[in-house]
Amino acid sequence: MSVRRRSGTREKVLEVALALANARGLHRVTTAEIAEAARINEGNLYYYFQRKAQIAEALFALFAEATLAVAERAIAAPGDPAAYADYQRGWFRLMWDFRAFYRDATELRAMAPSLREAMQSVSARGQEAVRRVFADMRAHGLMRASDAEIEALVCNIWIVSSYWMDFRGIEAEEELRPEDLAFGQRQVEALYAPYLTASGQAVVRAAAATGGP
Amino acid sequence: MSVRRRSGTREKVLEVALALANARGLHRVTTAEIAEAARINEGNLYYYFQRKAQIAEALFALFAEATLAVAERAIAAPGDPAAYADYQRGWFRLMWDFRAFYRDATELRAMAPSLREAMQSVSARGQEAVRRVFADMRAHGLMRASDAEIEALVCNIWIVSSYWMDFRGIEAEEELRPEDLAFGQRQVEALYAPYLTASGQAVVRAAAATGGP
DNA sequence: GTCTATAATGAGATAGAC
DNA sequence: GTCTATCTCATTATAGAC
Repeated sequence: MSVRRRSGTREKVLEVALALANARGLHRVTTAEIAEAARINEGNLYYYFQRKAQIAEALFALFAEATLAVAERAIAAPGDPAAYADYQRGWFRLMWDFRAFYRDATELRAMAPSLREAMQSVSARGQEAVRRVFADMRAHGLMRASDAEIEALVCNIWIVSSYWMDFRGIEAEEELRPEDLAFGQRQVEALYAPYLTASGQAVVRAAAATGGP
Repeated sequence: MSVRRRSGTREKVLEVALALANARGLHRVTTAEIAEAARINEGNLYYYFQRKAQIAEALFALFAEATLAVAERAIAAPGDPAAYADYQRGWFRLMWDFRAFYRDATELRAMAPSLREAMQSVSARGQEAVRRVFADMRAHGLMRASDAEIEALVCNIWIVSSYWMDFRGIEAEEELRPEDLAFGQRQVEALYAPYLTASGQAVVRAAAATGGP
């Protein structure tokens, strides 16, 4: 029985690797550091991951699963502003939990070229999901925008969401600072705010109310 | 005479280093590659730059000068939409010429920590200049926006301007593709378009007319 | 100023004992 | 599965001849 109940070393490695990657970027973290943080020997690390790139790939698998779950979760109560604010909160939570994949995407691709296609796919599905949410808001009279405007908006939301942390220059082992997440949230809201109808304004108010992470 | 008219080797090094940095990022370019591209020996490279970081610093000095020239150039004809489109074109030209400093700012800081402060200073002055241009547009009836809206707008413009190339995943030795610059331009225009007055729309039309780089 | 070595480092990765 | 010991390799940097 319980063939899968093994040591858990592999999981521990991924856990500390993600923490280190989020703090400093996986490309700036050595295998020696990961092993030390996981409290195992470096040689043992290579028993589980024959290449450093395989760590990146395993972490990405977790990220992809989490992203699609957030992106494609149905809006709980279509037409209710609070539901869209909730949806947005899911994205910000994800962004923080896997900030390495937002901030260091280019370096991760360089480290594990196999991620290139996978990243594109996840990004495309994520953007498509956001596009549908805006169309949904429009259908419910919360937003007024042309298809072309929504298109450009989704792109800009993706860019600002992906890079606001880098822009803020978040560094090293700093802890989660609620003000920082709030900054990103405000910048993203500023992107779609001009397209909200009078009743749509409630989305931003609901987001502000549910505020922190 | 002409004490300054020396071999030009130093200038040649900076020239090829910038080209390589723009193509692949300075942190992914070795001193051996730079020397080879400059057609000098690696030892000779170290005669001019004792540390690789000094190359980054010298390039940044060029970038800073160019940035401030673009940012703080006066609007030729205040109130004329074409003049603002022209101003915007200056920024996109700069972005392309020094795209390494937009795309790889984090890695450049890691390579030459002394750049940290300098980058912040240039960024702050650049944003302040853009803020003033929007205030100017508003004063001339081309834009309608509150101070808070302009504040968030400037931030988002800075983020999208800085990272749209990374978002597009421009890679390796690819040549300048006009479509790519046009993409960035459209995304930036989409940011401020909602705040333009009827007469302000002409800014976007003028930018489209002057199109390419 | 420019070159030919060559040192010094640091990181990823492997072999094989336990 | 885990460890110790070691290898390989790329890259930055230096010494010193020309």
